[in-house]
Amino acid sequence: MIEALEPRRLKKVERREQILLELRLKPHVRVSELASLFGVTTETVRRDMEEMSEAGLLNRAHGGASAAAPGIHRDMDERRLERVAERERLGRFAASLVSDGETVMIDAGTTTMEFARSLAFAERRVTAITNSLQVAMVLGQSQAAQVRLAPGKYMQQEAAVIGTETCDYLSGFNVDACFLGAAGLSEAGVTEAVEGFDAIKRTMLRQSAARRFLIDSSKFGRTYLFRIATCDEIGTLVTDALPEGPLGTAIRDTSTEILVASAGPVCVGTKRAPAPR
Amino acid sequence: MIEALEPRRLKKVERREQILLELRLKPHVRVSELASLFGVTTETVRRDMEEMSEAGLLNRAHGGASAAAPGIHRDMDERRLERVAERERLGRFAASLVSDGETVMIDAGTTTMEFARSLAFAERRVTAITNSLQVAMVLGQSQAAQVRLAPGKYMQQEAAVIGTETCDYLSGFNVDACFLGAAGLSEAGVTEAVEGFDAIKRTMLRQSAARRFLIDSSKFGRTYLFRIATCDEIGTLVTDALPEGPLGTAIRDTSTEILVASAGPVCVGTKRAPAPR
DNA sequence: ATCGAAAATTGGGATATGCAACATACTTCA
DNA sequence: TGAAGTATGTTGCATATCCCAATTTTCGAT
Repeated sequence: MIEALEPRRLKKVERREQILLELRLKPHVRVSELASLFGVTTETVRRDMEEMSEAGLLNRAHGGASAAAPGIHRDMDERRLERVAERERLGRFAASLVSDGETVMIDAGTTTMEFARSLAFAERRVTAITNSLQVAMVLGQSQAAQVRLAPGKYMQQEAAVIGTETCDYLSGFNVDACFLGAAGLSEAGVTEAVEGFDAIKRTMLRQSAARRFLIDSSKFGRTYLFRIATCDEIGTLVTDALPEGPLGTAIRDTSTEILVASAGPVCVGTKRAPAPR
Repeated sequence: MIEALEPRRLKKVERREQILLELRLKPHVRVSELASLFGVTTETVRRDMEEMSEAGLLNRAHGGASAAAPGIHRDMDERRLERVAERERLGRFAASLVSDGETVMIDAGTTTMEFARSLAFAERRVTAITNSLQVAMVLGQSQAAQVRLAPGKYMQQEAAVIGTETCDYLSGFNVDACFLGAAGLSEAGVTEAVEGFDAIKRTMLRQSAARRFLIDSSKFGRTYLFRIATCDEIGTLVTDALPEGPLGTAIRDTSTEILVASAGPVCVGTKRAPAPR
């Protein structure tokens, strides 16, 4: 009679299976909810979640857990938490460089992601080509935007596709501008750390009339293995602070246009009061 | 000096937009997290969430909120809530049809999504080609899987790419099997409601040695505009119940293999105790 | 059947969150 | 300019959750 009512005591692995199942139904479950569902203590559920969270199967939250965002990865999420304000400003500012009707190529990365969000938010009528699944999804939410995704080998690390197929595909389009991120910017030029992305970025550069690099000042002075462009190949540098030192002189030596998205120029993100009327 | 540090005080509507944007990137946000991000009190964020929750824009949770649809879309999310158990069983069963080393094509859809999850969970060593961003992301989490994504026009409705580019790309591969979902299955064959997806599915069929349709019994007897395959072109039908009535006779008349993923055959998801040793 | 390890429960103190009432700042409009 | 209305901040307290450690139960193996 007891066990007739109680569904049965689930084992550890079964319980975890169930937790994952629940998370597919709703994006968020509560510890207490699951505890009563399984007929175990909240402590037990908590420990389950603890381990599953470490295994990356879900994201813990106070009072519960949420599904591990498909395509969102720990490192990417952590990076997102850094320098948010800068990237936010940078992205908005870069988005203001795009007019209705333009065609653009957008790279994968946290900064270009911000850019895509701003574009979507502004409901800018653009045609975008990207190799980043996240950029596609975010920008695709805007009714005004047309998004084309490049083919290729899926890289979970950045939630993007890479490879020769990707480059070949991109080579088939000629766009008004490309918006690229990068891991480093120094006298040596724009450099990238991840193999495979360098080729993509170079291809995008080649196919674009205007070349825009979105690089925040924390990347200044850093040089990585793969060179994307030399200093004089940078069309427009969108950043959050003027480059100084050797990089500054090197870059001012070229015809590179430097746009600083400080608190000033782009008023969307600043609290500058409108002239006291 | 004050405003030099503070990015700026966002207005109410802007803040809420931001919350929604955040929720697109991760399925769950914390009240405290947003409060510090926006530079407002937790109470303010709480109040925002309160109203947004009532408006159905998000789901509240203790300590935060989760997306009403995490990167997914309302209609898709609603569908996700129906017949989950069936789809789960179906997906698992279908995954058991795949062996290490095989190459497969996977369609976009809620059922094939389950299938992809099971494949990823099983760490099956496969090479998959898909037009669904979600399938790519989910399957890409498995270290064992190689995922290739097809190019094309991004369709937000299903988070997938479609178009002639997509079909052309798919035509370049020959795989061991394809796993397709569908909106309807009747005497008229397998049919689909969304324009554009029919071409994709037919292309995948053409390029595959084995043809597998994942269709749960709720689709039986339904006919939609676009035909994917006639009854005798279905290689394998993976479903959760034997087709009856006219559909049943029509399909048994062919060489179609029918696999029913009832509670029996696939024990992973059931709590059937292993034979009392 | 017994033993040992793993899993689960229990209890309690610390912390986080929620809620409601009130105070303050900002905006709008006359 | 001033008053009304809205948005936000603050405070205090109830509640929920977390974390830790000790204890008990369960399960598998010999």
